[in-house]
Amino acid sequence: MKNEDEPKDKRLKPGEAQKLTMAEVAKYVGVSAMTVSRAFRQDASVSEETRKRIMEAVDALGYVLDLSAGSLSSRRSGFIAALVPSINNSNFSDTARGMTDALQNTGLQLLLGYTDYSAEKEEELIEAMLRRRPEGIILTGGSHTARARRMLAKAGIPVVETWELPENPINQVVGFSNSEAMALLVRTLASQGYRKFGYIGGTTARDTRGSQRRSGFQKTVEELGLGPGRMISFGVPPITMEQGGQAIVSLLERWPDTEVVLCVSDLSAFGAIMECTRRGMKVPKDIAIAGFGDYEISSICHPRITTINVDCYGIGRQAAARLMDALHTGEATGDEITLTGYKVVLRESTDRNGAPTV
Amino acid sequence: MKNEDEPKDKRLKPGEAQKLTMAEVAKYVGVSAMTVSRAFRQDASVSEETRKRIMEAVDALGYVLDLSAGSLSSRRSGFIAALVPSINNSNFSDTARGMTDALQNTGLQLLLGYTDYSAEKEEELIEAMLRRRPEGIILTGGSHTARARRMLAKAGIPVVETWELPENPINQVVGFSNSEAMALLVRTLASQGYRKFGYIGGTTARDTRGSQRRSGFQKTVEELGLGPGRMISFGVPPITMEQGGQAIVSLLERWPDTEVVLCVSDLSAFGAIMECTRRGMKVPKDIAIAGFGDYEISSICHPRITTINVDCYGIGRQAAARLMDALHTGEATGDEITLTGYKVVLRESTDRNGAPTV
DNA sequence: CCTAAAATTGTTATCGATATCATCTTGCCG
DNA sequence: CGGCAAGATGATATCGATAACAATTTTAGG
Repeated sequence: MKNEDEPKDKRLKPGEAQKLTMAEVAKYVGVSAMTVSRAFRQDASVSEETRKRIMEAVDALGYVLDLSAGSLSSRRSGFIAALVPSINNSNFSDTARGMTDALQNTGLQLLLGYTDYSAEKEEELIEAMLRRRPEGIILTGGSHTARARRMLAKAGIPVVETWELPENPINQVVGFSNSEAMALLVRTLASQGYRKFGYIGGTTARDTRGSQRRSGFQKTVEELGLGPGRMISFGVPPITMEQGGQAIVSLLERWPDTEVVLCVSDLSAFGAIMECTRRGMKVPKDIAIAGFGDYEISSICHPRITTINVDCYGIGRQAAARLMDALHTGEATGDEITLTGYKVVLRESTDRNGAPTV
Repeated sequence: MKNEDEPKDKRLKPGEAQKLTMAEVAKYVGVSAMTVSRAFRQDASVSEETRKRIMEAVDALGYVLDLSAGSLSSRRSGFIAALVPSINNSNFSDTARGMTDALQNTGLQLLLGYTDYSAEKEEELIEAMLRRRPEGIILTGGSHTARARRMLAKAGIPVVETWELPENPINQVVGFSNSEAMALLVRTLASQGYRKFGYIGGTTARDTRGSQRRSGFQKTVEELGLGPGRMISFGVPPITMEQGGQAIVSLLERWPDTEVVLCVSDLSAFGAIMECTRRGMKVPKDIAIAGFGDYEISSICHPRITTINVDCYGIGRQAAARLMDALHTGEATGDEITLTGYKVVLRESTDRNGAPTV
């Protein structure tokens, strides 16, 4: 039975007293705080009738559960931490979305951070995240500072590394071999008759996936007996569209007879293609160009860009799923490696039919 | 003086007991927990020597502060909630980055959520966020459900609405008039001699900024005496590059003599331009096309796209800054409106010199 | 109609930090 | 040289929920 002295239109008052607690809701309904707490969870045993009365009161009073209090006593924060290099990159924002979607209706919330491709920034962020006592953490790549590894080990929570296949995985891995993927692209293009390969990527090793793609390129070009690849490093990763354009200019000045140029990402490939177009070169007739990542732009632009399609969304989704598995099974599952798919997508930008046979 | 019975190499053991608390660090150092707590804050008065000893112990033991406990007793969560329509859109991810950057080193952490352009999803997310007791909240746009507004009012925290100028602001606003911005673009192009205007946007009103741009377009075209604009609605917002391409086909089928087409965003404009190029139409010679948002792609692609440059990053940065002002001044600041800049960027895609005068 | 099992609800202690006030030094100044 | 302010540290209560167990009511079966 409701308190009659409690005004019915309470929720309508604007500047009303804040800081409503569960105990007050309980008093209002005439039950204990514990029962209110139970009513908020689907599994807990509360009679349908009581739950209904409680929820009406919650509605009327405008009570909002306080999870920070709850997570202290239950020792479950309800957070999953995730670190990506950059959110201003659609590959990683797709991954972030995959994680968010997978966490939908699980009561878990994503705490997202951007490392800016820096292991030091990552270390800082890991510490900041651990202060919130996440139940699991998702990282990009396998390159971490020693202190970061120590903190993670000590935290005793499941860790998922994504987007790569680290040599020394901390725990679980959801990703693919960037080096193999790039190798596949090289072989595919070589089989189409291309011989003189160029490569455009960033200058530093900060972007470990970029480095792996580069080494996959170099190794494969040499394996195929096509001599050393023509490598141009331009700009601090992540390399922009504009830098892709500048890079191809350098590359062609140095090696004018290059037949096909592979780029660390579709963005730089797009920049390169546009720069060529602007300079009157035809792609792929005068030069073929390919990217990596299969960004939306690559299937739309003209010419459409040959690339490696990566399951960005799936990486995020599966990383979150693996984490939840680990949480449910009491972290008993082995440290598995989940391979995610990739495939070559051949498009106009490397279409030999449009290009003169050398 | 350190406890001698505490092993020195404690941190080196891998599977060590988790759940280290401040009290244990305190015991290790020989001070009270309160002193350890103080040592973690720069302002608190602890002697330099004690702080040093504590920090050494923290390092040695591998202790990580527990903010969920701290925020309960201090009644400050350290969270700022932010909701954006989508993170897979570089305009909003720039805004998110602006917020993150502004919160750097403030001890505040961003809790990010995606509404998918849906007010219902926004309502859900607001509730989920409020359960974490954020100290402030940043929203995109001014369109919220009644219950969302009620919850926000009751929460008693500063609210910043961004990216628009809502008619009934909840509290503070950081944004610009999408309708005015689009009107400016129309007038600018009209002054260059364009007369037959088309518009491409999404089908529903879910994207309120899109709707405002559309109405700004319509109003201005009529004001200029150029008759009703030729409007094509295509696809559920956010409209993709591909949909931009499909939309322009419909538009030109219906009104083949259209001279210039304005698009709700650069992405659809890019798609439209590529589709035209693919069909053998020259942009801007045969038709001029403009976008909105000044995405990276627009300054790189060929032809470069005329657009409205919006200070996405600044919106995020300023929104966070206004929120922090409100927190510091005890929320005493009036509910101000902070206007952010925008400007027309004329580029090749509407360059009349390249187009035959009709 | 009685009893054991199941369902529902309540009581109390507790999660791990911090606010607050108390206590104890230390240093400075008249 | 006394006294008081400032600085450093400690003791205790508390933030708001939930775990764990106890108590009570309901249900089912014989």
